[in-house]
Amino acid sequence: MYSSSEEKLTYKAIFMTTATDKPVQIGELAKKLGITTRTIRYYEEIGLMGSSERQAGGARMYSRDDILRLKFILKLKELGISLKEMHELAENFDINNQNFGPLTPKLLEILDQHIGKVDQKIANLSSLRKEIVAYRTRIDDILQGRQPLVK
Amino acid sequence: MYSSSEEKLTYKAIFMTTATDKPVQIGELAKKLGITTRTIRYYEEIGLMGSSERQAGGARMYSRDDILRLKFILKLKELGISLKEMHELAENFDINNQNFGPLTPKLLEILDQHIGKVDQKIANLSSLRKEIVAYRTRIDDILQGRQPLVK
DNA sequence: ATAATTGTTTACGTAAACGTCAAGATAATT
DNA sequence: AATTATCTTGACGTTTACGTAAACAATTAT
Repeated sequence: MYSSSEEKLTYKAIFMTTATDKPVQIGELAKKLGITTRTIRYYEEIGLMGSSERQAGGARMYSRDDILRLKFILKLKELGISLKEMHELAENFDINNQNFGPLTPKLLEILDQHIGKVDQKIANLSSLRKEIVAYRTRIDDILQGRQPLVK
Repeated sequence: MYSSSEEKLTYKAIFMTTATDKPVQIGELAKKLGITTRTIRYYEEIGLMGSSERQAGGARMYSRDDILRLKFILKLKELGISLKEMHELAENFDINNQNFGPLTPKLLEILDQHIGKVDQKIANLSSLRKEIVAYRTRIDDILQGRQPLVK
């Protein structure tokens, strides 16, 4: 059966969590995701990750949902979306909200914008490449004496 | 007649100066090149532009050669070469030297490296684009109920 | 002569995304 | 109990290419 409109669209639906995501401390989580603890704390610092639960001693504990959320953030970052842009997402819609639904259209919009930006960058780089090659050729020609020095 | 090996390869040979480049002050030069005075002083500060002549009052005066050199720097910058990379150029070969020749092979090398980098960036962006589109499609599919929420 | 413009040096500020101590508290291990 | 590992919160450092302001000198215009 396909998803009915009753089902909730959560991070889980996107990330299909397979392994047993037991609550972990920051160091373990960082290692697991290939980032540093500083990065995780930084995301919390700028409000991208909501304040996580704390143990008795004050150590951060990350639940499965926290982990999914962090993975989500890393995925967007991997796609080239800046932390600032993610903030826009979080501003308009509560990224904390388990119900992923209302966030999604905005996300699609941002992704679309981003595809446009990427296309633009590619175009710029292509034309840049042409220019560099042309400049290179010109210098080389002069060096080889295939071109007059003065017009 | 084409260039003989006796002729010197100078910035002029690259930039084919046409207008009468009379010595100018920093403000005028900046306006002429569409940059700020801060930029010019900065280039001097980091040693990319050699210290220019000064007037009685201490004001910088830029000769035709200074201007050509600055144009050269701006050209390289336009091609995406960092000021740091330009420094490498200047380290190995005296960029002040009027004889542009010995600098050129290194320049060609840097340009070649740069073309490689640009190619790499283009490839990365292309694959990024694919990923974004795929991710976008996936989310959209879930939203539209065309995909099962759980595997 | 005064005002306005343009110049000078010095030096701190900016953006992005963390890196890297420092100093101390807990927790786990031996 | 002592060592070791991991955690905590500041808070300053890093990179790139300048922006911006302060305080003052010199030149040009009125």
